[in-house]
This record gives sequence, structure tokens and C-alpha cells, in this order.
Amino acid sequence: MIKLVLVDDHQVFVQGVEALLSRAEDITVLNTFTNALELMRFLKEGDLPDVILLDIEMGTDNGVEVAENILLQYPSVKVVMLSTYFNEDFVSQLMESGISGYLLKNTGYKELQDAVRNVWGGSFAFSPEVMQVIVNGFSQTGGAGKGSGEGEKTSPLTDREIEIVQLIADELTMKEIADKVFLSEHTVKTHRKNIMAKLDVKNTAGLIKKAFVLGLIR
Amino acid sequence: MIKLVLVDDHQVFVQGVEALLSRAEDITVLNTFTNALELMRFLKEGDLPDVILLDIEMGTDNGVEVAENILLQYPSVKVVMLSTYFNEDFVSQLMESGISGYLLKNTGYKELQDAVRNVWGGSFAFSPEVMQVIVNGFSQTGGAGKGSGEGEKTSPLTDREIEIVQLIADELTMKEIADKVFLSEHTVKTHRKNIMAKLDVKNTAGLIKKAFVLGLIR
DNA sequence: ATCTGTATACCACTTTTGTGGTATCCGGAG
DNA sequence: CTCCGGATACCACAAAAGTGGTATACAGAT
Repeated sequence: MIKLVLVDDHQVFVQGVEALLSRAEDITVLNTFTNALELMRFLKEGDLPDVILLDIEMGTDNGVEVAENILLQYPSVKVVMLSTYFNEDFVSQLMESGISGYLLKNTGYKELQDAVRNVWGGSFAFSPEVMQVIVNGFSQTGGAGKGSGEGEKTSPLTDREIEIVQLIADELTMKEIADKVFLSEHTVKTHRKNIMAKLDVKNTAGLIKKAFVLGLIR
Repeated sequence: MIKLVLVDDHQVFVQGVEALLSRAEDITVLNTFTNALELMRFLKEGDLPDVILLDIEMGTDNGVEVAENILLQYPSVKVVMLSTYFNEDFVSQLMESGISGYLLKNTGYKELQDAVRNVWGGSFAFSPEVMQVIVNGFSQTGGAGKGSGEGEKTSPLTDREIEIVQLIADELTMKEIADKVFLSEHTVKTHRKNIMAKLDVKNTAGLIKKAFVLGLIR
């Protein structure tokens, strides 16, 4: 019996997936959560699942960081990311963290069940689109060994930086943000600069897009 | 027996919701679709559902327009929007089109079932967050009559404009876009200007955010 | 005690956006 | 046929964004 837990901030979605997975007789859904905090509390209680299905876009929680945390604290559980979007950076970063799968939400439930079984058996589960990029990544960087690039890690943003990103998304200018958070305009610009470097984007458009995908803004 | 169809471009999601709604004995899911084209073809065949659950963010399809089309051609079916995000503009626009509900995906499945029943019975179904804004809108504009503002309609973008939006989201500058689509930089700027006016945003940040919510970019 | 990362602040300069106009061409609706 | 909307193009100016530095202070880790 494969024990699993489900995390996604959309109730209908978790309930739906739960119903879908319950049809498989070899899978039990131990519990479901709509935020990372609940999940971590549950894991701390000791009844560890075999597999965790984790949504990347979770509003306040950063799915990538959550995955890293889980794998750091409980290396034996298999983590499979479920995402609407597909983002190369995440995949390489998450691979390094040791996730077992990355599935897009346009996957069907049969494939999802199979994925859970494969992962439980020690294998991996990636949507075709994702798989392709992984393969390309390897051929580009020259085979095995160092993954798909060393300096390309998407470092997590600090609290202050996240705050700034959200204000930028609210259409405020640097000056307006400066007034709002009682900082100098220079400082806010510096933050934006750092954020753009961390997220590896070239302008506001890329910044907002990535922030959206990362679940930093809603 | 309430006949309904489900539309959302994420397979697991439709399958999940289907499973959830099938638990109710008074609801049958006639069919599910992952894009608007399939849905419209199905409706044309004549077996009209009582209720359509429609996701707003559907990649290439614009959920708002799809809803309008459905209601124009088949005024007797009830349309309920399902969305991750909540956007005021949509709600007022969709209200005018005659939708029967707007639910966020953080709704639970029991509420979803109730919503379907209410809508079928001629009533409405809105998530609390949405309801609040509707009420506020009315009190602000001074009661019934003209909805929540006349000139605030989010006009649909033309194909060219959508193309430009997507290129902006890909971090291209006006000059780069101009080269790419064989237009003058001036023309591209004009397009962006018009787009921003239509979407009622103040800058690139707002533009990308709204484009994301509208499902114009992914 | 030193190193590292975060938050803060400043400056000068270039590039891009954003504003507010005008104007032509074309195709479809009335 | 005429009117209108969409796509196209241009201009000039103001306002931001974006680049590439430097620098201080402080907290926590080593």
C-alpha cells in the first residue's frame, strides 16, 4: 500500500485528485493540505508518507523551497511536483534537491497513478515536456556529472525582496514603493536589481511573469 | 437530474472534479473538455447541458469570451466560472454577459455541488470574496441599474495585440519585437499603448499580471 | 574574531517605457 | 457608399527602468 499526501492550495483540486487516486487499490491518501505549514506539522508527527504530491504555485508558500525543506528533513520520502506551468530553472534546481518527479497538470489521472507507483518503486516521473528539457540539458552541458549548470540556481528571495516584488506587481513605481515602505528610492532600486539578478530576468515583464509562476504574487 | 459539462485545460483537474460531482446522485457529468473548441462542437450537436463549469484561464482560449459566446448562442444554459484568481473586471463584465456564478478554486467540493444545484434552480453562486465585491460595486455606483461602471469593460484584444503581449512577456523590447514581427518600432509601441488602455493597466508590471490572469500567457 | 548575507543608501549614466498626439490604408457593416 | 475599427506608422517629450558601480551596518554562522 502506497501511503501518500497531497498538497495544493485549491480545495477542489486536492479533493478531486484524492478521489482519483483513491480509485487505485494500492494507494491510500493519508491526508491532504492546502498549505505548507500544515504539511510540515503533519510530517513532524511521524507518520511519514511514501510519496508527497506537491503543487509548486501555492500563494504565499514557495513550492521549490518547500520541496527542498521536505527532502532535507525527510530524505526517505519521494516528492513529486505538480505544476500548471513548466519552468526550466525549477526543474534543474529541484533535481539537485532530489525530487522524484515533475508533472504538469494536463496529465491524466491514469498517468498520475502510474507516476505515483513508479516513484514509490524508486523510479522517476516526469511529463514528456519536462523530460525533453532534462535530456537537452544533459546533452548541452556535456553529459552527466554536474547537472544542468552550476551558477543557475534560483536563490530564494528575502522577505523584503518578496515585499518589493509584490508592490511592483501592484503597478507602483520605485518612488511610490519607497514612500510606502519608508525606504529611499535608491534602496528600492537596489532591491529590484538584486531580485532581477536572483530570478535571472531582464526586465519588469520577466520579473512579474516569474513571480507569478513562483507563486509570489496572485 | 442536473446535466452538466466541465471545461478546464488541466486533465487531472477535470477528471477530479468529475469524480467529485459524480458522488452527487442528482448530478450527471455529460462530458468534459480541455479546450473551448471541443466544447462548442459538443454544444452544436444539440444535447445541451443544464450547467457548464468553465475555467477562466485556459491558455489560448479566453474564458471571458468563451462564456459570452456560450450565453449568446445558448441563453438557456447556466454558466459558472471556475477560477484560480479573482479579478473584479471579469466579474462585472461576466455579470453583464449573464453568468450564473463565479467560484474560486479554493472552494470545497460540497460547496461546488451546492453551487451547481442553486444555479440549476435559477439562483446564483459566487464565492464569498467575489460576492463582497459585487455588493461593494453596487453600493459605490449607487445601487441597481447600470452595473458597476460603464466604461470599465475589458475589451477583447485583437490577434495582433495578443501576439505583442506574448512577446513582451518573453522579455523582448519594442525594438526586438518590431524586428521579429516585421513592423516598425512605432507601430509596436502603438499596439502596446492600446493594449494597456484596453486592459486598464498603468505599466508593464500590470500588463503582464493581467495577461497572466487572462490566460494570454503561460 | 572574521566572514557571509541582508538590508540599507548613494551616484551617474543609458535605455526603455509611457504619454499624447496625428494620420493613412483597408475591409466589413450598415 | 460611407462609416468605423483594426493595423499600420510617425513624432517629441517626460518619466521610469535598467546598468554598474561603491559603501555602511548589523546579525548570525564559523
